[in-house]
Amino acid sequence: MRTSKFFISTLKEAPSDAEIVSHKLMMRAGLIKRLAGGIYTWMPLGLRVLRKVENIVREEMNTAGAIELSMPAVQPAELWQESGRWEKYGPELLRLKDRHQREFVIGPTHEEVVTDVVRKEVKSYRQLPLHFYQIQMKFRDEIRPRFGVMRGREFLMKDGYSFHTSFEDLQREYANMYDTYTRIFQRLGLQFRAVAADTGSIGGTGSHEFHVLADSGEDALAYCPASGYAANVELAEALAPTQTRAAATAAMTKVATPNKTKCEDVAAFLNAPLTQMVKAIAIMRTPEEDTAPQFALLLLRGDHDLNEIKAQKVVGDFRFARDEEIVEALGCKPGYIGPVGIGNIPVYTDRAVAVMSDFICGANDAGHHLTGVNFGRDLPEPTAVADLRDVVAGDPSPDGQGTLELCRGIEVGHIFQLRKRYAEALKCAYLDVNGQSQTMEMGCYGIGVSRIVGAAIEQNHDERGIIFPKAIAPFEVCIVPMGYAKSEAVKEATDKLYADLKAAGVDVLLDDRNERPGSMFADMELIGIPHRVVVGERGLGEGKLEYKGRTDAEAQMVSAETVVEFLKAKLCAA
RNA sequence: CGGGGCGUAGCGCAGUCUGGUAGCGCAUCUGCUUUGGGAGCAGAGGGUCGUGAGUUCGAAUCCCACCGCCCCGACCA
Repeated sequence: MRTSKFFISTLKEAPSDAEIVSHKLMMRAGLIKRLAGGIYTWMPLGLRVLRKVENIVREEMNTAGAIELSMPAVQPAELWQESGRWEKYGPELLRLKDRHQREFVIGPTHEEVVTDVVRKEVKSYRQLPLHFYQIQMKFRDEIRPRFGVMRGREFLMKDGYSFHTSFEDLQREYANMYDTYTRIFQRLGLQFRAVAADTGSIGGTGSHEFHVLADSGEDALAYCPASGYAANVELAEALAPTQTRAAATAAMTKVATPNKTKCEDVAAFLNAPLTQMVKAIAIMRTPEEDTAPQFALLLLRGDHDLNEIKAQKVVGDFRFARDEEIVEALGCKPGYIGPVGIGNIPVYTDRAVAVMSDFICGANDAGHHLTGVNFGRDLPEPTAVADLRDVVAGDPSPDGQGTLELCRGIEVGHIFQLRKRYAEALKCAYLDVNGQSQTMEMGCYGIGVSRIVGAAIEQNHDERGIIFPKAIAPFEVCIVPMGYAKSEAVKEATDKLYADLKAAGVDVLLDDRNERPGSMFADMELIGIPHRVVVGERGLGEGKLEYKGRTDAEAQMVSAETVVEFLKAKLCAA
């Protein structure tokens, strides 16, 4: 491709609404253009990257035995009502009506549709197992779209769904997909980690997420270098402390802590370690829609953070209590509330808190805290003790081997064992060897194709721009001639190299815009072409061209005769 | 949804407080020069100042409403 026949539009400055580096670089490099919040046009250069990612995913899915199809983006509401997700999915599901006032959704995912296809097509165990997948634009009306294509509302996704006659066969395919995803991310050239995950709203039993590792990632991951254990922090269990509670040594004392509402401030004010603090989080339990919310407290150690997913599993659905609800229940405004002397209010105690003694907590009296507080003496022994907190670095690994470390990741893949949840709701059944009707086992497997482009850039960039892994770079090699329009020798050598590389099957971009050298270098570096050849009279006199890899510190001279072989070797190398 | 901030040329911004000819850098166009790291000089084009309704002789600027975008939202307990 010649730049003069392509479309490249780069910016020196990124739009001010771009926050993270990948978003800024994608805007500056002209890969995407924003149309509305979370909705982007993929410009020609960006589309080349997107297509390369897509093709790797497609090749590996086909190799793994999955079969591609394409399902409708617009789906009738009835299917979603049948699965129960019409009510459950919430405002993220974009709903619309056609001219006859019939209700539809724009599919954020396709469990319903694919299950409908299979229940109509598959009647016999002889037709199973089956794995259908598609690569298609999805729409989810995200609460807060941000970070460009990383959390867009419209996004390209590979979603696959498998159907089985037994749980064992589902597990076999699940393992097959785990391996396939591993191969995909290896081919993409990304650093990644597979972690055990919460199944979230989709439901089911086993689940793994695949994360591209990046400090800006939205997910916190816990992993154990010693044992290989890895899980999303949402899921990683904080084991109960092995030590027992020390005996009380201090008397409970009420101290004035004016204007100290945060644990950190109170600890500093009282010159006590944060680990001696207990924070009480006020919630309203909302288990049923038609029953009144119930006020309750969650107790956490001062240095720990609440894990809302774990808490939800323990107490059921809940929301944080409003200030006026706290005042009504405890007679005290937030900042000074605690578990002492609160009568019959339910209290859920984190495992770490249950072994604390002589601790500090709010006194339920504005401007005051209590020190030297002890269970069994100053307040009842904890009854509901549970794992309510996020794990922190240094916690013991849940598998009992070694300690946990934390890192951040961008979720780019997720595989689930759905079991029979959708198959049952949608009556997706087959006849077994005995002629008996059986509900199918299902798995589902997603990859965020467009998100991968952002994640790859987030992980691979420098101050000059993007450093695309070779497998997904928009072009593999760029040729930058010095004086293409002026020097006959340069033009001749450039055209020959361009033709030779094309003939050799190399994805090459020739910058024939006749820009100034600095502009061409800057653009090619910004858009992240991995290999660059400069053709100039300077080297041509000796029959040489200049080569520089995107991450090389220095350029090197290469004989014009052997440069094609040289580049092919570079492209084959890891 | 709640709180905060911002909407001025394709991009980045000033001007708004204190109402009075709409500006700067980059980008674009023309000409000349220049050509190995985002060129120099000279000239030019491009704006209903987010939208609407007010106040005023006069509104980018003040008031009101709406729209759009960005940030934050247990940490409190």
